[in-house]
Parts: sequence; structure tokens; C-alpha cells
Amino acid sequence: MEPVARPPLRDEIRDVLVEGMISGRWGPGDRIVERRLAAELQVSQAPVREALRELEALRLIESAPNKGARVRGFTPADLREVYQVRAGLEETATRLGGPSVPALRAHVARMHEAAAAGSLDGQVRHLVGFHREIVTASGNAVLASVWESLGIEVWTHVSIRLFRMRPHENAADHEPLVEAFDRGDPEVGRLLRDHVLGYAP
Amino acid sequence: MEPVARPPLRDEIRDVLVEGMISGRWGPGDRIVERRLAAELQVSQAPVREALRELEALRLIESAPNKGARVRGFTPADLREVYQVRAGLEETATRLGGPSVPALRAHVARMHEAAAAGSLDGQVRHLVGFHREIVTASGNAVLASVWESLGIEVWTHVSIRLFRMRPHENAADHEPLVEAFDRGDPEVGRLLRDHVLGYAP
DNA sequence: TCTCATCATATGATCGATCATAGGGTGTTT
DNA sequence: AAACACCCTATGATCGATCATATGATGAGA
Repeated sequence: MEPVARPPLRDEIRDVLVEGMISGRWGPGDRIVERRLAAELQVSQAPVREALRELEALRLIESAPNKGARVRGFTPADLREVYQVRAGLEETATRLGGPSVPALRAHVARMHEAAAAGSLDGQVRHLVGFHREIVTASGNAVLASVWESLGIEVWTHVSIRLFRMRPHENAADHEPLVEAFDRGDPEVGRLLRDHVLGYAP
Repeated sequence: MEPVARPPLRDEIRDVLVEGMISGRWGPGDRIVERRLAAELQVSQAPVREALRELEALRLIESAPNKGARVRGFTPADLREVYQVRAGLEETATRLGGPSVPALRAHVARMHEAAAAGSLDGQVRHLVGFHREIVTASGNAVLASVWESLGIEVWTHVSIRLFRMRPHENAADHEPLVEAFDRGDPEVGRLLRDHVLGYAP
């Protein structure tokens, strides 16, 4: 038990940045000025820098020495690279451990609901949740952490907003996968891989 | 052209730490005290902290709030997780682009030479080089960077030193792979995957 | 006007100092 | 002796200030 233990400032700052990138406050190419952000958040420059280092490792921002940080731009080709890696990781995950089929069904149902309610945000959240269930169910923590490090959630939000992608059709696309997991189809890994590659522009 | 542009201090500090972990100066579980290291390197605490954040993202150290950083310990089970991910990544790489067979042969030759000369360090360097050639040849920069983020090189050095693993037999193990790449064997991905999984304890 | 050197400003990089927390030691109370 | 509260030290977290670099503005000279 440790009910007090506040999280370090740098973590809150990192979350502010991530949230800002999701909401569109900072878009690709935008400069992130350490001192301005520090002043706005009423903190000093140091924890801001540390948060930026973290986001750099997550490939969400890029920075050059003495030039500062900016939100990473990305081309469709870059996105394709990410999806290729992600597809491989998720295929690997299916070889290590099967996900909970009820959990998958729940995410699909929520995706449908969110689509009906017109909630882009909800759709993305459960779309990501569906795939996250697969990687965490692998039981391989390294795999899960590498998958997270691709920044799937943020990039999905950002690319939907920037490219005006329509995730409506996604919910239905997932049902064949659920069925394949349910019947223990040995081809499910390949199916999943092709499914993920299908996201790529 | 930018012949001057010194690298940021934090990068040098990070390299010192990595080198120290490879050389055995810091072993798993060892505490890394920010102020002591800063004093020793004649720098201040800030860049040391930033270097530690980077190494944390690379999973080379772990840290808890207000508790400080220590070199990550790892069990054979942890290593197995890393190798499973790595095997999947390298298999994915073979689907995206074939490596240079001459380059692979060169690495194998150097592995043999290093083994003959009794140079553990040389063996590891070319062992890693062999696999790095495969992932970089995929042409997918994200894949390569994720692969690097597993800290393959450091962990290979460390586990050989700690577990007294003998890499002598490794050079020969790679020849079937080279041949498979050379003849364009469609099974090379699976072969490579099994090869990498074979490293796991 | 064009070119280039100089300088001013903004900002990243680093520093030294302070604040806050964790862990261990010590003494007091029972 | 055991339990507990208190304090002390080491150290991580954060701050405010300074140093160093990059970028754009200014103006002299051709």
C-alpha cells in the first residue's frame, strides 16, 4: 500500500504532452519550446526536458542538439513501417498465448456502440484495446512494452484526425479475428498480421 | 558538414554507463547514484539524470520514484522474453528485404577469426553485426530502431560474462542461415527465428 | 543592391543550490 | 527487551541562474 506517493512531475508533464498531441494542440512539425511549456505549467525546465527525453524514446518527438524538440512529422511511408513492425509483433503474440475471447468480443461491441454514438474517441480507444488485449495476453512483458513503445494509441488518434480516416468499418473487420481466436484457428496469426497491415495507408 | 558540433554531455554519459555495464564495472542490481557519478565525471546531476532516463527506456536500468536507479537484473525467463521478441522482429525483417550475403559471410568469417584468437569481445561484436545486418537490410528504420532498443549488444556481452556462455559454436551455426539467404530459401524466416530462439537459456 | 561580418535575441545545455523523501540509527517509554 | 517516535543523513526531485549555440536582424563595404 502506498496511497500517497505522487508521481514524478516529469510523468505528469509527459502526459500533458501526449494529451496535447492527441487533442491536436500540438501537431506534426510543431516546435515544443522547453521554457515556454515550463512557464505555462509552472514548473522548471528540468522536468520538462526529462519528459521530452522520454517522448523522444517513444518516437513521438524528435530533437537535434541545440535545436530543440518538435513533434514528429510522418509520411504514409513512415506509418507503413510502424504497421509492418506492429503486425509482426502481434503475430508473434498469437504464438505465445491466446487472448481472452470474451474480452475481445467486449471491445468489438464497444466499438460498435461508439460508432453508433459518433464517438471517434471511443472507437479508437476500443480499437486499441482490442489489439492491446492480444499483446498483453501473450504473457510476454517485453513484447507488450515494445508494442506500447510504438505509440500506437497516439498515432492512431493523430492519423485519424489528420488523414480524416474513417474507423467506422473497423468494428466489423474484427469479427472474423474473434471467431478465428475462438476456434483456435492455427492461421490466426497470419490473419491478424494481414489485418494490421490493412491499416497501413 | 558539421565537423564541430560536439555531442551533448548526456550522450557521453550514457556511453560511459553502457561501456561500464559491458565491462562489468556495473553488474545487475548495482545501484547507480546520480551525484556520485556526476562528481566522478565532473559534470552536474542534470545530464546524468537525462542519460539515466534514456537507459531506462532501453530497459538497461530500472528506477523507482525517490529510490534511484539500478542496473536491471534479469532472470533466464526475462532473457527468453527478449529473445522471443527479437526472433519475431528478425523474422519480420526477412520478409521485408534480404541482407547482403557477402556482408553476412564477412561477419561469419570474423567470428571464426575472433574465436581462434580467443577474443570474446570480437565474437560478440560480429555475432551482433550479423544480426544487425539482417534488420538494417529490411529497409525499415522503425524495425531497426526497435531491435536496437532491446539492447541486444549489451545484454549479449553481459549474459556471456555472467552465465559463462561459450559463443564458440556460434560461428558455425550461422552458415546454414547464410546459405538459406543465398539461395533465397522462402523458409529462411522460420530458420532464423528458430536460430534466435536457440540462444535463449 | 548584394554580400558578409557583427551583433542581439531566443533558446537549449548545463550548473550549483535547495526542497522533499526514504532508510537507518538512537533514545525513550512500557 | 520490544515498540515506537524522533531525528539524521544520503539521495532523488526540482528549481533558478548561467553558459553556449543557433537564428535572424542590422548595417558597413563593395
